[in-house]
Amino acid sequence: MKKSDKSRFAILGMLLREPLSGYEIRKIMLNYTIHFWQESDASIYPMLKKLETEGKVKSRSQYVGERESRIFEITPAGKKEFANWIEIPAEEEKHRNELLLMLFFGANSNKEKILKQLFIRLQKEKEKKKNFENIKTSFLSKISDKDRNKLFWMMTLENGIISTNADIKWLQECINILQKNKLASNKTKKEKKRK
Amino acid sequence: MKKSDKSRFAILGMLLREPLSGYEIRKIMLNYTIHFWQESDASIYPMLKKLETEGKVKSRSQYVGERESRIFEITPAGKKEFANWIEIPAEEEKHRNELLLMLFFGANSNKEKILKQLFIRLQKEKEKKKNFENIKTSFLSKISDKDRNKLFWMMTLENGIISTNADIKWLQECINILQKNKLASNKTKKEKKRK
DNA sequence: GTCGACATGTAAATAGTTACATGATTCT
DNA sequence: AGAATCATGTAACTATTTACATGTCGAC
Repeated sequence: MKKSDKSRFAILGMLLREPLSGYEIRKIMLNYTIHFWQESDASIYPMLKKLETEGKVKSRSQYVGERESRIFEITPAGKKEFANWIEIPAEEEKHRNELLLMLFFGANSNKEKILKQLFIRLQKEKEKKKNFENIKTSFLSKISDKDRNKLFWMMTLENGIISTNADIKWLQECINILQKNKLASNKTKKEKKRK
Repeated sequence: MKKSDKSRFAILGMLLREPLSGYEIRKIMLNYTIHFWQESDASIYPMLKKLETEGKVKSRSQYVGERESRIFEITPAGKKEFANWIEIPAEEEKHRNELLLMLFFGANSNKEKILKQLFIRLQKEKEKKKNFENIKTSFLSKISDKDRNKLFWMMTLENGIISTNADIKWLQECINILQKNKLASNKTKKEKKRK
């Protein structure tokens, strides 16, 4: 196994619950893990192949008419690799936040443009929040309390909600500060003119 | 200009304030933008070269004894590129959160191990928070209120503090839930045994 | 009959990191 | 004398995405 290569664990983890095709894995990621983990087809299919040559998964073909789908199942070797991964402290995200970068250069840039950026992001975050809450309600009704996944899936959702709320709070604070600051500097200009 | 290539804006932005060498840019990133933007030498030096061939920066050599340092200055073309960038809505971060991925598989994994992961992360986040607050106080004393950068640099710091607080809150909630859940399931097991 | 979803895959490009390589200067 | 820091750079690798390519099936 190479240095990082996290995609493999995402895929192994999905197969832990039940055998799945590449396409199904992709769909689950799109529906359930989109806010913290995504993988494109171009990484899922080759990774499944790779895991099979390593003996971590095995596959069988299933046909619906002429249409083939390859169903992958995790092997004991695969389960072992997954279990090893869970023991290692999760790596912290490396943040690369373009908005913060722009803000950092705010003093040598245009304040109006910075404000515009903040408003656009605020709008997006509010939509994200709404979206999370919709998922939460539609989710709660679909999954039974006895499903052991529910607890954990709720936690990942809750993380999205809490982070989004924090972002919204921060954005509103920044906007406030910049707007006050703008008014203040306009006043100063006027006073200078009066003199 | 290619599709993304964000490093160039980070470097152009740094040069907006004053001419700098590659080494100095790296040091500033390490000290001021580490929590939302980093760049390694292996990306800074080639990028400065590239920007020079594009006419976005120009350089002169400066010697301290035999030791050369190349000081880069932004050109009008460079300033224009930066100004164009500030107009485009900042891209949202693509999150790849390994801890959330582990949590997502919690039901098919080992609860004790998941709890351990959460505790380790809680510890790290608390340290991060302390660190942010140290930077904030040491920062406040160093920079004059008249420095136009202060306002913006504080905002980027504040973002780190707010996000870290949100993470801590979420981690503590998750730990609580899992611990209660553990006690409850232990009880159920005991009751079953009694029967 | 055609559109959207199902289903699998490859090629090429991109972005970015780690490790390597070199040598000067300053501090202790 | 030796360690730490200053200072610049390249080679190799890794991971990952976009775009391309192909064809089936079901619904309207």
